[in-house]
Amino acid sequence: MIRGAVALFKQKGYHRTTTREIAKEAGFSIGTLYEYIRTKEDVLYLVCDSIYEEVQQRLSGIAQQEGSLEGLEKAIRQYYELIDEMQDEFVVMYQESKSLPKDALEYVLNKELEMVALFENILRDCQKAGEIHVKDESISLAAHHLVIQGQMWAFRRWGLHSHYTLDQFMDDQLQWLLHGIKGNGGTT
Amino acid sequence: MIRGAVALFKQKGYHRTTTREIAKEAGFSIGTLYEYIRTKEDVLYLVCDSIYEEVQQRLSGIAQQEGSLEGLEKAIRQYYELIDEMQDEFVVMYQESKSLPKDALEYVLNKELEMVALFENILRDCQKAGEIHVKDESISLAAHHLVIQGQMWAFRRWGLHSHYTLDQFMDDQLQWLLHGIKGNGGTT
Amino acid sequence: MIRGAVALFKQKGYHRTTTREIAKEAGFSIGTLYEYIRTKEDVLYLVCDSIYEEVQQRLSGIAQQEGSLEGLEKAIRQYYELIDEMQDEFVVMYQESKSLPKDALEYVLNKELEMVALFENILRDCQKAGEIHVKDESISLAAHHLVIQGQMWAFRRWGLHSHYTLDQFMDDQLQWLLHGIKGNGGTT
Amino acid sequence: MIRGAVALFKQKGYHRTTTREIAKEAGFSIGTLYEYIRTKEDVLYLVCDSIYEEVQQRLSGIAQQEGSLEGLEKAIRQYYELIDEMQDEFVVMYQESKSLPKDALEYVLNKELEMVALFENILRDCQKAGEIHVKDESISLAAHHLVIQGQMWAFRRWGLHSHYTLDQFMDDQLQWLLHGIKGNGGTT
DNA sequence: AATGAATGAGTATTCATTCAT
DNA sequence: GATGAATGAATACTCATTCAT
Repeated sequence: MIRGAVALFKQKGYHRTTTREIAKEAGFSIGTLYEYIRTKEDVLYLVCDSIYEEVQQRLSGIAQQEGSLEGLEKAIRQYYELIDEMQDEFVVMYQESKSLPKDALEYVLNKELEMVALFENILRDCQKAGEIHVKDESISLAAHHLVIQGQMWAFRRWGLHSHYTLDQFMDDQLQWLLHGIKGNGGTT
Repeated sequence: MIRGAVALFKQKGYHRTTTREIAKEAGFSIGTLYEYIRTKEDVLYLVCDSIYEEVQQRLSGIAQQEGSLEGLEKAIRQYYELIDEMQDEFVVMYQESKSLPKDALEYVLNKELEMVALFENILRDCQKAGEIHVKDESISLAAHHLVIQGQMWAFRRWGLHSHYTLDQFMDDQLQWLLHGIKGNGGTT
Repeated sequence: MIRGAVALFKQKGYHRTTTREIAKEAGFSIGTLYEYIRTKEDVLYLVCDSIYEEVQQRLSGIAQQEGSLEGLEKAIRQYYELIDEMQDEFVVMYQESKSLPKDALEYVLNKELEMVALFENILRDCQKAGEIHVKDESISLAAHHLVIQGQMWAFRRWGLHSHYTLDQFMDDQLQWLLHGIKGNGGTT
Repeated sequence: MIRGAVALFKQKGYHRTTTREIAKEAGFSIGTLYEYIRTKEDVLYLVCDSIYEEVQQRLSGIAQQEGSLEGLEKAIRQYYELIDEMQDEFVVMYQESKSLPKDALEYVLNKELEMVALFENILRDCQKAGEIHVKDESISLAAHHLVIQGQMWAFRRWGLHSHYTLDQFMDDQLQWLLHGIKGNGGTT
């Protein structure tokens, strides 16, 4: 059901997608749809939740390579590839999550912060290991950056995909990032 | 009318805002509203258009300082300040523009590309002037970057404003950017 | 609109009557119906209210003939005739008022109590004038009686109209009532 | 099941009670509920029927004391007590029976007429025994009266229970009735 | 016999849009 | 020009009923 809903939301947006369409796409009747959800908003919530679920699951292996630059790079590449594969999901989530009820929205934003924290930790490990040198205050910002940089690949496909392949994009982004980090980006 | 509509869209989103509300907020009747527009979508279009109008107007002075790093920095700071002041507008535009009819959307995306091009030109001028050294292919990407980096200040206020002031954010971003650019970001 | 709604409610009951039917019967579109009401329950409320409105208006002249038995009789006859003419309305009101939201229901029950009070006052006047002799506690009960006795003509048409004309019914009821009242109904 | 249904109908009304709720309250699944009934209306029918069943059962002993005034009084008191105990049931039945399909409604109204007839017979016996003196045409009316008077205790609890105890109410009603009957209520 | 998942017709309500005044 | 009453298509959600297990 969630896959179908994502497809519809992507195509027509959350508001223009009817519950009947969601049900039909999922292959059952509205009646049955409403066995699973209580509100149309629930669908949106489930969609957002499942996206983070998958993201977290697919990034779960990342944090291991403690403190090495290769580890960082690998993590980032994995993240970029993930986004490339889940473009639609990301776009939907970022454009529609505002329609979530307040508490659901908070829950979702929290998940996003967890994702940022994931990279923040990796960076901090690298810092500890002496592999990078960034002002302490800049680490969280760098993590935010990194996360957004990746999402940019999804949001701005209309502007980017015509000029770059994912690999070009990743390489370029990484160079930027690592260059700033390895040296002493953000220091005296 | 547009100001009122932005306020409403920001608060309730485009779909949840009724034409009646837009009219009332603007201070005239629906009948009169429909003298100015043909469709609710028109309001959204007008909103998006007016935002870019203002952005372009306020960034118009930028391109002059040809090729100097200070010019670049000044342009960027001006852009960031602009975004800070127009946060709501930016958020609305990026979250709702997907609801525009196809051609209007294209028009709007084009405006966005023009904005990117603006910075691209500045960067290219700097490159020509020998102030920065970036791979040619990376310049457009850097411009994209730069534009998004700024928008991030609007989109992610929930995550950023609690940790950074605008000035901190700007300084940090600039250091990242200039560090990568001045050196030889993206080269061997 | 109200007349139409009464007709429909009478025929199919409140729950089985759709808002569309109400609108159509009233001669306008649902959209327009919802200019006048906010909720289907509002229709029911309006129906109930208008019934009491009419009842009170039509009984307003009654209270004048202070204390005479003829006054009492006249009042009662007027009330019975009123009920005869508004049978449908009464039946609808008593069968459907339970579907009113709590506060509306209270409001309606209050109106009913006002009607009872109307007769209570007449009876009290007669008592004062020495025309009837009833235990004080019984007066309110007698008023309740009297009001219900009349409504019975509406509720139980299926049982009564085949055996009695309104006049027979009125005469009989009056004799019962007056007999009990004139003598010393409810005393030693 | 019926008890449960009555409780639900009393609380929320027939239309607002779902078959699922009825099943759950009865302690089995909807599937099983539909083994016993064919239609939701059937539940209402069963409810109404069972009420009359109980009423008739509990009043069955009444008709014996032929022709005595005490017998009449006893019968009436028994009836009033019955109603007091079955208030909810009566209220439900009278407010919801209109939702029965035509033939079921007729059946139920017939049961009601049987109840009236029960008292009619008692009255007639008293008449024959010379204990009361009422115009022949008035006997059926008096029976209707008597039946309604009792139901009034259930329908109008909101207006009566705050002012009277059941005993006060019964006494008062009886005095009215007997006074009218014993003398020559309704004669020349 | 019993279950409860599946169905889909049915309904209240909203809201963009029109047009007579 | 301006108004706002009127429209009715569109939509989320409910619930009686069925039937495969």
